[in-house]
Amino acid sequence: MNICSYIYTMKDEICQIECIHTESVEKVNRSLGKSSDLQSLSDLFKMLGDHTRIRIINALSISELCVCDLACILKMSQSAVSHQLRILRTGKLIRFRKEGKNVFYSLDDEHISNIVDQGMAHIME
Amino acid sequence: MNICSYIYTMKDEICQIECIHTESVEKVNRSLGKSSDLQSLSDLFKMLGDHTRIRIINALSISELCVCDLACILKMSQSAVSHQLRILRTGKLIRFRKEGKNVFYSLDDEHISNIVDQGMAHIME
DNA sequence: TTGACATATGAATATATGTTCATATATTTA
DNA sequence: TAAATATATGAACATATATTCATATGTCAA
Repeated sequence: MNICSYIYTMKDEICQIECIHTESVEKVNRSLGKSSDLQSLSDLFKMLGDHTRIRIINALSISELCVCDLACILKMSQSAVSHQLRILRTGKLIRFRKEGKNVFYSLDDEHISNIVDQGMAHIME
Repeated sequence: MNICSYIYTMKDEICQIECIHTESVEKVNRSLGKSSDLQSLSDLFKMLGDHTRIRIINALSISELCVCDLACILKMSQSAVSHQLRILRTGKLIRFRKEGKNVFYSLDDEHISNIVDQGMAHIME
């Protein structure tokens, strides 16, 4: 049973997809990444795919900063910055350290910088 | 005039941001990436930050494919796939070649694979 | 303990985005 | 030319997301 007949069964209606190139499709299906990995991957990129968050990451790649420093640098409200920091924290892209009233944020590891640098190289070419 | 007094003037109200760490803030402000570059960068990551699109890129990294092949592989409608291909095309992440009734898509360059691989390495660690 | 400050967060709102549906366009074949 | 096939796309809809506002939490200093 090939994939198209699978769809046929699944949708219980005539499958409009003809799958012209069976060989390519089968080859790709064998090598396809795990769905859950690809989900994690797109989640990672989604976190980098926001103007505010990429600016936060850019700033943190230069120096550890507290929330109000970031708000100052980005010219945004403390609340908006804090919400975005939470998303980056949840995604383990940044870590934090508390010191008195302040919370200092920094990048979680070199990997993130590498990914961002690689992206920037693509932009610049 | 520092940034906070700028915000003060701009918002024409009392600025709640105290900018505790002037040195860090000034240092970061000097080294910050260009806003337009960071915009392009987040736009790039935004395109990679969708489950459907990352699966398309994953599939195309294995083989050139036409739209109906992709629809078959992703088990999605031709229309949904076509819409996402358009986004990837607009972002110059993929290129296409027409052959008769078919349109074959492939990755635009190695860079994209590298970025995705780097992201995957981060996921896997 | 009270007040000031730094940060976090829930709710509301506005906007962005992905999929579906219907249909248009383009190419091939009968 | 007409029908079939492959792809593209506009509109509608549902959902996701970012920011604001109000307020809660936590820490320090007086």
